[in-house]
Amino acid sequence: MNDNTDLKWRAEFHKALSNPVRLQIVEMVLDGEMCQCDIFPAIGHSQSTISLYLSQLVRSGILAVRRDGTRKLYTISNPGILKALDIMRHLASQAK
Amino acid sequence: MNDNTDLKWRAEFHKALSNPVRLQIVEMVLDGEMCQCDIFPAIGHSQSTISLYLSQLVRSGILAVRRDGTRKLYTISNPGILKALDIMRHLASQAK
DNA sequence: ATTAAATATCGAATAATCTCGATATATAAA
DNA sequence: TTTATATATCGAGATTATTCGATATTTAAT
Repeated sequence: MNDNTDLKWRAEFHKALSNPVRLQIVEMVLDGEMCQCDIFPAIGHSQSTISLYLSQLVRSGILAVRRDGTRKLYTISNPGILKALDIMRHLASQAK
Repeated sequence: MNDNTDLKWRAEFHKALSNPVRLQIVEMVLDGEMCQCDIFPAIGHSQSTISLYLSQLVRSGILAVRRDGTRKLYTISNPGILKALDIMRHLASQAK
C-alpha cells in the first residue's frame, strides 16, 4: 500500500478534477445521466473542448458512459467517487 | 453554495495534489513535522524543486508551516485535509 | 563579523495543458 | 441512400507546469 502506482493513480485522479470546467461538468452529471449535447451549451465552451474533457473524466475513472442511440450518457462512475466529491465540496465550503 | 469561487478553490486544491512528487511530500509529512532538508534527499529531486512544491502545498492550504530556527517545519494543515487524504488513499487502493 | 545550514528566487529549457475552429466519423431516421 | 444529430479527432497557438543549476537570502552559531 501507498506504493508508486497508487501515487500515480491518485495524481491522475486529482489532475482530472484540477480544472474548474471539468469540475462543473462533474457537478452537472451529479443531477443524473447527461449527454455532451446538454452539457456544452450550458457551460459555454466549445463542443470539442467538452468532448475532450468528458473523455478525460471517463479515462480517469470519475465518469461512466453508455451509448444511447446517437448520444452518450454520462454518470458518476461509483459511490466512492460520490463520497470523495462530497468531502471535497464540504472542505471547500469551510476552507475557502 | 457550489458557486464559481468554490469551483475555483476546489480546482486549485486538486491541482496541488495532481503531481506524484507533491503527493509523496504530503505522505511524508503525515508522519509528523518535517523540514525541507529531510524531504528533498529522501525524494530525489533538487532542493529548488522541493522548495517550490512545498510553497505550492502551503499556498493551497494543504500544508501548514512554522519556523524553527534556520529551518521550516511542515505539517498537514487541518483534520479536514487528513480526512480527504484518507478517502483518496482508500479510493486508490480499490479503484486502481 | 564570518561561517554554515536551510530555504528562496531567478532564468531557462522542455513538456503538458487549454482551447478553439474545422473536419471526420458514427448512429439513426426519412 | 441521403440527411440530421451527436460525438471524436486534428492541427495549432497560447499559456502553464516541470525541473534544474546557480545564486541570493535568512537565521543562528562561533
